[in-house]
Amino acid sequence: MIDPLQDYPGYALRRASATAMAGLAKRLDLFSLRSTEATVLMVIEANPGITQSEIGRLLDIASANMAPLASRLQDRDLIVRVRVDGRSQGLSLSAPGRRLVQRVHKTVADYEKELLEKIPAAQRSPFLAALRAIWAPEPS
Amino acid sequence: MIDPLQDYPGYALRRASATAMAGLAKRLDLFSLRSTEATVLMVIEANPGITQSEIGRLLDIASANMAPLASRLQDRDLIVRVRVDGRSQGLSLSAPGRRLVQRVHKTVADYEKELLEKIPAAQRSPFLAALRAIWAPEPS
DNA sequence: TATTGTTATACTCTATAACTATA
DNA sequence: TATAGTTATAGAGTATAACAATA
Repeated sequence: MIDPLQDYPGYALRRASATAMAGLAKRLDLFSLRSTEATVLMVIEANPGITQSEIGRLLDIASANMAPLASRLQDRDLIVRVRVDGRSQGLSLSAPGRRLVQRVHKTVADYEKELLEKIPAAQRSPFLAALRAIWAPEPS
Repeated sequence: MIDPLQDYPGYALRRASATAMAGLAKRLDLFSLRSTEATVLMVIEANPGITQSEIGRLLDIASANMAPLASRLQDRDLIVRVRVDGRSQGLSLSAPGRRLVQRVHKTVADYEKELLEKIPAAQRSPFLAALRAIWAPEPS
């Protein structure tokens, strides 16, 4: 059985990402959080009062998709919305949100450490640099 | 604005994969093919007569998802199904399928080359090795 | 019993269009 | 005009359950 995709970095990238995402999803399931919800909570933690549109620009989430995501977090009382101007609301963590995000933060950090440990120490920094080089937006 | 995910390889992996997949999807759109359809066509090209379940195991596509995918390719006369035994059918490329997959093959190879060129030559091989190390299945 | 293939269904992420309200 | 937010909707990938036919 021949695998013609074996040597394609793009395919390896896709499979590695899928594996990593599945592992993280399994761990976040304990908190009933999706990956994107966890990343948004961590961004709010680091930037209290940030707006949905700012989060969207940072994480490349369309505003149309940020709306229901933020609503879910608010419905669970994990975040609070404070009006900034007529259009925007600043998002911050609630007290239960802060408690949850601390556990999430540790879970994510532990998992990222697990991922890094699969790579020889000397290659970790170049690996991250390579990912960022691919990540950078394409010339349209 | 603080990005708390900046240094997480898992997040960089996800974003890099999304970028790479989007670029490939844009190129494959010329052929009205999705990424998974293109990979399946390339696997059939390399393994004429392969069955759906074998493709699924190779590419980690569930059989329930292989069924409609193969049907779409057959409806477009890109593949032909030849009965192997009572349960299985071997998939092979049709004449138009062979013509199309040659163009697909070149498109994918060109794109993979583009991706690799974003990474310093000396790091390309370790980069692929790192991706494979993460890709490898998790201990359950 | 196990495997192959199929159908139906649901979830997550993403993408677009249309809209309101505000700057 | 441009921006922020919302709603509705659709596409793509993935996941599970149930089933028929065959090994």
